[in-house]
Amino acid sequence: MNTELPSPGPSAAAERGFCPVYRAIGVLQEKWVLHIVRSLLDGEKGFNELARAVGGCNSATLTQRLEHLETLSVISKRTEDTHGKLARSVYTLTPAGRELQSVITAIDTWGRAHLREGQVSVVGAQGC
Amino acid sequence: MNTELPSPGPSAAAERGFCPVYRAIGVLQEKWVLHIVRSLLDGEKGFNELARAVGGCNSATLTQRLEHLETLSVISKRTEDTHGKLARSVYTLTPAGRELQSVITAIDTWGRAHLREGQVSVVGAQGC
DNA sequence: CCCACTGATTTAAAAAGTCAAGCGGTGTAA
DNA sequence: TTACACCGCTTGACTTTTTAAATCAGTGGG
Repeated sequence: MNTELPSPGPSAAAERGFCPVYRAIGVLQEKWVLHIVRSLLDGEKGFNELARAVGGCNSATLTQRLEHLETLSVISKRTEDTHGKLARSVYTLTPAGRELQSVITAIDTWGRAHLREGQVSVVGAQGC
Repeated sequence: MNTELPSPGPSAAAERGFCPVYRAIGVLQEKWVLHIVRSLLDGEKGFNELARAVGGCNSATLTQRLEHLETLSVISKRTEDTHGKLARSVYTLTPAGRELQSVITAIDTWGRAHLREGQVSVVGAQGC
């Protein structure tokens, strides 16, 4: 039969109810999210600027991710009205977003220690 | 004016050489990977057992992720030969994998601090 | 005027993930 | 003996997500 969740009740995930870790993982594992956060930790950026910094994410996906992260209060969008109608959108990390620094740092540390070149490639491995 | 480029900072995306952080993010953002690691930090597990602990990942994807993580030496697969031919596969974190504890911990901390229920987006559940 | 830049949106197609079923095997209970 | 629940997967169809590419509206420089 169902080799998956034989379900004496809901799945383990649902069973957990509201679990901050589970949810946080759910947010951070969305494609490009960690790249976006990492780029913004380096300083606020405009849309295309961010796209270039992230490297490989297309504008449609980027728009979507930015909207999601904004609803989660991880980033905030500001529209500069510097020159009449030219509106440059600037994306910044909120305090909550800035606290993801520790996560990025942990990943950075781990990566340097355990992913020395030679391994199989993954996402967006462009002209590295 | 151009407020961008060519900052040779950490997030110079387009022409980065081998970048461990970028690569590490690429690995960890694959769907279910962080969940898998988190489950295994709790102790080694068999295939179905792991599927249940992770909660919601189907067997096809799980197989794929486990293979990938094995090639990256994050987990290792052992085949128990306990009863004659019954071969139970057991997945364990390698030392490298165990060091992802710090990443999970960072995510955990962040999640508890900034994802207290109420937000939209992922699975709507309650009670932790 | 022409072209490059800004921040997007739209499209169709490709990639990724999911679902349900099933396979060979074991062990347990009727 | 039959039956059925578990084990670790694999397969093929289906759905969702991500993608490249084109496009749009506006600005500024040459």
